[in-house]
Amino acid sequence: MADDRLPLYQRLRDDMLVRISSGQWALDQAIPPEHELAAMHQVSVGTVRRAIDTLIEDRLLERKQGRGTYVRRPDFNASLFRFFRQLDSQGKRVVPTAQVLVCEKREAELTAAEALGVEQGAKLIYLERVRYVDEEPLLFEEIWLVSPAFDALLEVSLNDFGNLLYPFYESCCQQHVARANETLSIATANETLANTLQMVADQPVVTIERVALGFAGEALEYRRSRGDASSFRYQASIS
Amino acid sequence: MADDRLPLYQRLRDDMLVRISSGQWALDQAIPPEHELAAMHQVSVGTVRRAIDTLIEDRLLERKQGRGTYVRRPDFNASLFRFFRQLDSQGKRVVPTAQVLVCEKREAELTAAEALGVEQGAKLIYLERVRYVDEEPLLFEEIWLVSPAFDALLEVSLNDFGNLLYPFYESCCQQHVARANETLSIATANETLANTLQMVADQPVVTIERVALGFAGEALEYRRSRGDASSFRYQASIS
DNA sequence: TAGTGGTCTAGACCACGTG
DNA sequence: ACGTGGTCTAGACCACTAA
Repeated sequence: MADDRLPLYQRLRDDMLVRISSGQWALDQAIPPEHELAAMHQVSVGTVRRAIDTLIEDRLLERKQGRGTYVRRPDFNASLFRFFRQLDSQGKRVVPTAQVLVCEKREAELTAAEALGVEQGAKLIYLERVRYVDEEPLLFEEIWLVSPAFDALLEVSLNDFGNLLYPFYESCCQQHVARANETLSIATANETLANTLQMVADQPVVTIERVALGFAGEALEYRRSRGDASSFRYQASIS
Repeated sequence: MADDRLPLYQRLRDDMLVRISSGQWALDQAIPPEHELAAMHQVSVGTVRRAIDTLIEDRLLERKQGRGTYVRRPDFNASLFRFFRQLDSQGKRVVPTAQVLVCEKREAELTAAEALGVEQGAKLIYLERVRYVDEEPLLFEEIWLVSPAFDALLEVSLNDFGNLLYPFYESCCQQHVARANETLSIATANETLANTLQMVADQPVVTIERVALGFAGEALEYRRSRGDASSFRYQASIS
């Protein structure tokens, strides 16, 4: 039973969050109508709407007038597109292709262990991946995933990973990424990285560190992506 | 008279926005209580709350339970702090000091003219400024301001500009900055810039281009700030 | 036409901050 | 004790979507 001290709409929100994260309310599907949820929980429609509002603010739900309220599928490419120019000649977005180079069990290095909340040296799933746009390497990625949730990836052939990892996590490991925190910093390319990204050594590179979280806020993935800073651009609005 | 087709709470929002931007509701002061606004506009308190909610989302107002709803003073240092580490030994934020080097009327260069929506070559107010933390130069800034709104700055001695420009704009020119859009990109330092920032030439620098807008959304300032990328860090949450 | 979310009302009672 | 915003109710009517 939830904490009585919390407002109704927050307890309602928590209940709905469980239904979303458990898959009881499927992605891209409508949730029950507001009046029905109100009856189910013995609250007024206004309170249901308020709970839904908070989940919409967190981008987990989406209202469509006259049709219903839908569970939103997170689109993490939006992040990449925010950070890097990836537009074709018509100015449209391009989905980068990807090649996984390494997939193995490996002892966690310090930054990954801290990000995922495990002991340094604990065994994690480790991936290396390069992402291409128009055959040109754009990003080099090192990815750590918690074990044993993602152990199923070890059985996958390197060529059978698709271009998008998060949908693959869902189908292969039943793990759903709901949100992520990213930190961005700048360094210069060493020999190896410059080689991989086909750029000149000592030129600036952008590093994006991402911790991806499940619906309950548990850390699932730590990812460090590096790319040529000259193709980098980021926009923000402040007030 | 406002458009009848718009929902009440949006017309109410527009009305409140005018009172804020005109200064009728002063910065850091409480606005009238909700029930009073409801009576004034002949609507229910719920509708007033909804209008206030939208202005809070835009960070123009702030609710303080038991005290009232206040007009928020935008804090643009938050932006700088998001972009650069500026923490002292206790981990507290440091307000950088600043020195204005140039303040004159000058023909707009292309990027500034486009950002401010004026003809290239139009006369604008131009400032150059360096910002320091602990005596170390952190940022070099080039600033264009629309004319004639900011002409009063031409009469100010270079040493009389404070460390924060936006409050100075308010007291000196009666111009209020409400929000801004920033774009961030990476380049390498040329001789001159490296000299100003006391860094090694060809090392990466971050460029932050900012267009600052008034309450009505009119462009007031175009600013290009450059800093050593090695002290740069940016965080974002996505979902 | 039936069902959904979108807007709006006119109250009630509670929690918080200040005098 | 009083005034503020915070939560919640039980309706009404409108706008949009679909069959």
